[in-house]
Amino acid sequence: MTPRDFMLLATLTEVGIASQLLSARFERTRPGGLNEAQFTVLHHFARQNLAESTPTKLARAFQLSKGALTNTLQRLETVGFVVMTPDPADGRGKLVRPTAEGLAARDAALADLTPSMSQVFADVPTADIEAAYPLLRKLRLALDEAPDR
Amino acid sequence: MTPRDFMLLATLTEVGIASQLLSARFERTRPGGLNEAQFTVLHHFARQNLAESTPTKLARAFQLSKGALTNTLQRLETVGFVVMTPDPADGRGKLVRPTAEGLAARDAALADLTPSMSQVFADVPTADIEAAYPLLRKLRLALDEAPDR
DNA sequence: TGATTTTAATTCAGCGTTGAACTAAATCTC
DNA sequence: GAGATTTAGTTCAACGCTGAATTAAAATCA
Repeated sequence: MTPRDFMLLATLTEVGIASQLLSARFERTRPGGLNEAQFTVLHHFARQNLAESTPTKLARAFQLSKGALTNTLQRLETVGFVVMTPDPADGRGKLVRPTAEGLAARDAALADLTPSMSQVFADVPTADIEAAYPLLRKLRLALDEAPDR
Repeated sequence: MTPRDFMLLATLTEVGIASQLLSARFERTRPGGLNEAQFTVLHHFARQNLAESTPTKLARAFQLSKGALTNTLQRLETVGFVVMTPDPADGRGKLVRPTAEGLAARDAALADLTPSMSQVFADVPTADIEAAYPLLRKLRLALDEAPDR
């Protein structure tokens, strides 16, 4: 194991722990009444300014199984935060669209979340956050693009 | 939401996605026959050169529930990768020790893991990995130290 | 065009985690 | 030192995710 490998492993370990802590915190507060998976879906639509998607595209974007997406989309639909319609262009497919209520719930979740996150990271300089972002993005993209094994 | 908040959110989102991709990759390969939780425990002992610990200390270190630790420690014990004994100094407690086989399994897992990780991150400059580590560590420590809400 | 293969979505059993309830032992307090 | 509180560990139901099996609808191609 080279020093680089060692550093890589340490870095990835930190990613895992940080993510675990973030998830635990999210589930503790359940901002806007959403769980993490539900928030992630609505946040995705909002961030990308996306009017519609499909379960398969969402599963790919989040690297979740299709079964997991079926589950969270059904929940989001029963509370009226997304609408699902058959895809007119593909009899197998479905189109998923966020509703105004869904987007509002996402905004509310964000509003719940932001002050507590600011609090948690108050001592981290903005420059560090700005430096971390592109590095993490590189690591994530490498994982995204790597073949499955 | 300030620009800083926005950047922070984007950064944390990348952490979450990267972690998800890493976990999925780990579970796909199950290096050394270990699942992620089992590897994490053995890796912890090895990294810290730690001869023994307790379920509670491990739960704190990984931010997992005590129930989760009970589960993975029992599994590690049945395959002979850790030994658990009553704590002579505390009648409620237990001491957990990795066995030679357990540490060997961790080494094997690492040997399985390293080449594929090197492959995945081949295009990421070492300087970026070295830069990412302390930043991630800061973020993680902030989460570690923050009050529960 | 008919047969094969691929793709979209659902269902479901199995797994690991959580959080609450519980037992038992230690510590604190007066 | 007796009583109350805290702490260590286990158990268990509920939850979400995975991966495999299934159904149905494209897409491929011979």
